[in-house]
Amino acid sequence: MVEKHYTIKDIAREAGVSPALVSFALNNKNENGSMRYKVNKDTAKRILDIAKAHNYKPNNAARSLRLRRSRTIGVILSDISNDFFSGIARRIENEAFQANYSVLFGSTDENAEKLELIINTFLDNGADGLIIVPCENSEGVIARLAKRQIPMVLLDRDVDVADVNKVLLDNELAAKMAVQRLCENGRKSVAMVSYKMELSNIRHRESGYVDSVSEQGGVPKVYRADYSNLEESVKEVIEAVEADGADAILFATNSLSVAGIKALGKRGASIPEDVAVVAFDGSEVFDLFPTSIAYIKQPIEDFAHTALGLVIDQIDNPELEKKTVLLSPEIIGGESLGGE
Amino acid sequence: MVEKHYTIKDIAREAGVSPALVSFALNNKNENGSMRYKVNKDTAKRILDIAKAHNYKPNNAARSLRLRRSRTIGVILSDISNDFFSGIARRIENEAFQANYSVLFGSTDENAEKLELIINTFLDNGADGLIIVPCENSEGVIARLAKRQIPMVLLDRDVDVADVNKVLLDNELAAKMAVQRLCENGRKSVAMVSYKMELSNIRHRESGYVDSVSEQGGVPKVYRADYSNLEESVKEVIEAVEADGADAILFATNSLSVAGIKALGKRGASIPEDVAVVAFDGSEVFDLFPTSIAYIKQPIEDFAHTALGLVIDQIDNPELEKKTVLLSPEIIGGESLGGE
DNA sequence: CTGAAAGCGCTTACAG
DNA sequence: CTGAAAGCGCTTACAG
Repeated sequence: MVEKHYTIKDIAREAGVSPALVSFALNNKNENGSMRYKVNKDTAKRILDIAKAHNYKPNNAARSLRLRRSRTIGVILSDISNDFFSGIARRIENEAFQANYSVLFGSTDENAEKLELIINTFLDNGADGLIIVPCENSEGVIARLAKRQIPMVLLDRDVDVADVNKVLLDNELAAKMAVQRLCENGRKSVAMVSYKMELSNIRHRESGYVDSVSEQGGVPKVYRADYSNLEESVKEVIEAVEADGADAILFATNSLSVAGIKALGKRGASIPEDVAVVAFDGSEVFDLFPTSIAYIKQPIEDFAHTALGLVIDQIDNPELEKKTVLLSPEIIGGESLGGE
Repeated sequence: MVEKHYTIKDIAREAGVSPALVSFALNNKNENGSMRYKVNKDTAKRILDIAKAHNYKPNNAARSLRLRRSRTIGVILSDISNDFFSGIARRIENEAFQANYSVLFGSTDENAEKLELIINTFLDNGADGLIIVPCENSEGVIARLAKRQIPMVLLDRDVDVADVNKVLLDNELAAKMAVQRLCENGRKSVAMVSYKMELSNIRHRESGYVDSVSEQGGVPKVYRADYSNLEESVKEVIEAVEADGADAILFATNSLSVAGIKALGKRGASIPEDVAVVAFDGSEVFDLFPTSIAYIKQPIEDFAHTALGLVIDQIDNPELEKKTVLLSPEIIGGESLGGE
């Protein structure tokens, strides 16, 4: 924005037409469908040539002001340094770029107040829509946004608010796949290490686990760690799991998986001899671990693609009915399963 | 941008004053220094109260159009899923937020054409300034930006263009610290694993290494891998290093460190018994490795803080003399050093 | 097929 | 201390 921009007026002067006509010519260029304002082909060509020659770029601020649209989308994640979220961020950025949208990123760090702060900033900055990973206690904020009809989609986690787009993993299925796989490998006592947080995805993973273990005739037991005091808390939880004699562990999230496997290592437990393990999400972190780690693989591409598609659709047509899309997990095998 | 905004005009009507006065009142609120346009204290209070009551938010598009400033900064990194860059991104985002700037992110994937594409998009979108991690062959683009006086700062890597702000690590020093430490621990033959890429930071790390090994009376040898074919290429490089009988390796970047340690593991080499190792940048990835890894620690906070400060300064005052800031590394010990 | 005009919301010299 | 006016660059009914 430093230089004097070459404007529509300049083109108009040079082409000997009105600025309005230049605008028409420029905007009809692409949408060869409707063409509400027909511009003489020769005039149009002349205009387009001049625009190209001067490398004309429309001023976004002016266009936003006029159109009340900024072509900006706000993406609010839990923590962009978490592999799962940074993967999604990266893909949303790429796809948005191609759709000619800019993306603003923010991290809540699981704090509902921060979430609200970021939402407001993004909206004040003119974001046309939002993609949000809601945290605990965010029902209120989300409900307010829904009432204001802000185009948005919730990602990864559900929140008890109606009339909102949602893109979620089939978390129950994910947990079931893991439990079944462990049982097939002869594990008798599968424990689950989870968070105390009240998040839908975690709760569903837990219930999928509980159901599945019960079906197999086992006794489910969920151990919950603190998000805010991860390392220490996971260490205690792992001790409890070992004391109870579990021979397999399903971790509920990627951060728990990493911390848990680290804690197991520190306590001298071998994977899978002492305890089999299924992680949630793959991670580069596992690459340096001597034993390959089995994990639930989330469809990151689909998350990004679907979420972006839904916001843009709603921006284009605010009346559109809201959708909930459930994505399917996949289980990736590894030595940590034991006995395969 | 969905709802009808409550505007300055609305406030004016409600307060019974002109829109201009509202604007003055609103804008003088903060800068208690200059106060070019004095507004009657009572009037001002009335205006501010009304604004607050209606939760008035200025329309950014209008302000940008008028001011020719968007309060947006574009940050272009090599790859945002790399720990070093995502750490920097995260911190820039936070600091920018507090300075009331929005940040746009992009990744070049080390491709100069993509770099130019992203730069243009950001500039078209009205970015006031840029923070750029230049890649190979980007001298041209950077030089053009410099000529156009676009406020910017180069981060992490130098490029041979004058009159540009730069924030760089003292890469020679970093390599020297690593070599010295390894020699102190009795290593006789320190190899360096680097990239073929023509990047200033890598070249300086190499020359620091070469100088330092020579000073110690050793024979420096730099092995270079391909960025585009990392895993495979590093594997070959590691074989060569082993064949040459090196008893220590200094890695030139974090991606090389991870790939290299992985390759060593696969070949059954033990760290530090067979070969001592110093990585570049710490990484969560090392947490699951049985041996703690020594590494060069880059001052990520300083990178983010300094770079952001420099762009904002230059946005505020384009005439400002350009600066180059050299940051100091630190070496973090670990079992991988051997013999400590 | 083309032009003149209004207006998006804000800021800022210029008067008074 | 306050108001009227112009203008940032663009788009879009409305005329012709």
